[in-house]
Amino acid sequence: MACSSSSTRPCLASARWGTGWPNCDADLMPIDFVSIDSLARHEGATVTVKGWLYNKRGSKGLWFLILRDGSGLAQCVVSQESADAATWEVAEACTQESALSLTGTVRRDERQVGGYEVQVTSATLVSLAEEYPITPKEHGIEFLMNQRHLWLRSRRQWAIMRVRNRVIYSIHQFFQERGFVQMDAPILTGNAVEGTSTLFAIDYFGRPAYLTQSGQLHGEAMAMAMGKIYTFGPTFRAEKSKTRRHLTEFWMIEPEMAFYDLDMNMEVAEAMLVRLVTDAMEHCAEELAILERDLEPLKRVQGPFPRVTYDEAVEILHSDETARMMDEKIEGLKVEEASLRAELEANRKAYGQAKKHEKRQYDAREIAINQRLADIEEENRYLPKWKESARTFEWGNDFGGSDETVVTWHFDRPVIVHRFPHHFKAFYMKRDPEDDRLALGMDVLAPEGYGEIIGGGERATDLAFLKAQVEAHGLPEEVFSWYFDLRRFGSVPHSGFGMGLERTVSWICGLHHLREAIPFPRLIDRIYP
RNA sequence: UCCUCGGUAGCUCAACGGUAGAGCAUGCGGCUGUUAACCGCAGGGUUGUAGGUUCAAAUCCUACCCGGGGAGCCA
Repeated sequence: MACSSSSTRPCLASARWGTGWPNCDADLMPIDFVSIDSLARHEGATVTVKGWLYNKRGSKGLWFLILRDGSGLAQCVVSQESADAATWEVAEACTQESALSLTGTVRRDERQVGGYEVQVTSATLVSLAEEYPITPKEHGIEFLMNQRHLWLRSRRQWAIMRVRNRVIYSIHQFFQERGFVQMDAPILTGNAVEGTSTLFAIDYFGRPAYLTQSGQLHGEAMAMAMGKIYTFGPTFRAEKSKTRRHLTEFWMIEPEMAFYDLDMNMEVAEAMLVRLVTDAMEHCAEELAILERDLEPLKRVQGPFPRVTYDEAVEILHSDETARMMDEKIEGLKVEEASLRAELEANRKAYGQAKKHEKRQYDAREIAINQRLADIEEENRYLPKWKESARTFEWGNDFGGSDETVVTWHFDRPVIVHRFPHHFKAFYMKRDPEDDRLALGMDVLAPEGYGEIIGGGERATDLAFLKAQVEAHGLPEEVFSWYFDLRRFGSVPHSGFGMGLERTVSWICGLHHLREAIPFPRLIDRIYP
């Protein structure tokens, strides 16, 4: 059934897709069904929607089918009175995630998800689903990770993937609008960029090769060809990290700009982050609402970001203010723990007389409380160590995860830390002309405990210095001969950075763990599905 | 590699030395508009594996396997 709406209003749905493109089905091709996010344009018309059964409810003579088609959810009502026998049979028989084609009239109904519902006159069962493993209730993470291919269909994952999509789109827009050329660095490489991280080794026709851990060096070569470039590709780290901030395969965006110094580099990083967050809030309001993301911290992501030197960051760690914040946190945890335990106790007393659906709510609440209590216990164990680590931090050390987080507590938006002691930074970093102990590197730390999402800096331009650095880091000089050429043939000041896509998406969505920010996460001990 | 928590029905959890339970999911029945609908009934378990302590073990002990969280490292 073709779209029979005569409306000429602009496509409301396209605004929600957030791509800026007119996304009306009618513009694509002569297809015979409409997407759920375009139902508003078809009010009063008879349309066909195709999708999967998300959930259903029924009572005598009525079935409420919640249909999911990827663009949104819509309640489709089948009434025994107005539907033919075959249609009624389909409504009765269809199981969760069965594929359906439903035809009916679109009616405005404020109470429904999406604001519209379809009065079904005819239903076709495209395929009947077997018993679906993911039921509409709470599930554990191991189970869900094993069902990741199906879990992606759930509302929460839908929202996250849509935000990820929007972030990717905004990244391209941001750079393209500024004359950057997107160029791809190789994924298979013969050498390590930084030498420190662990690489995935593969057999390359009998020779050793590695999966890239950064497009950085090739990015520099491409910037010398194009002026301003950015890479956007997968990155691999074989570190045996087992934390909520690590993946073994993740996507990284690495801009590289000729004739840009460290300050200009920080400007680019800041403008980009502001753009990503602003766009996400503007175009993914529904998604962020589904994720129950607190928008206040995101609204504060406006330039200029505070810029602190490594020296200043160390001072912050040593400050009385930091010690006071630590005590405050520890005290806050105690108060929260007491109140949660009190609630748990009260709920248990009320449980006996509660009705069935209330019991279910208590159950869900108990799970949430227990989870939070476990987190609190964990934080209680670590906060004193964090406090000690901050107090005794020695100049010259690299920041640990906790030190980073502690620094971000002092600011209400992302903070840029720059000019680090050179000895724990990569060999290609330029030295600070004003202090030879420092390298012109910079990290952007996201607030709310999300930590480092960007790392970069100004690159060394002097050939002799670079060669000495390669030797000092114990790297084989031969494999860098092409890289040295960049300094032989028109070496210029240049800089760039790398941004972790999943960390950024995690932060914007307010996720607890990075693994939800990528369709199929690759973690130590997880390469399925 | 180290620290820490856990493994009970298809799923989420309870039972903490004495006959393994609840909700969801599934099946059947009821209810003209439900919003994770609701109400009733039913099926569903060698409590991760292997030993040990005990009259008695899901529960205590030991080892191993699997998973969650964290440290180090980093995007």
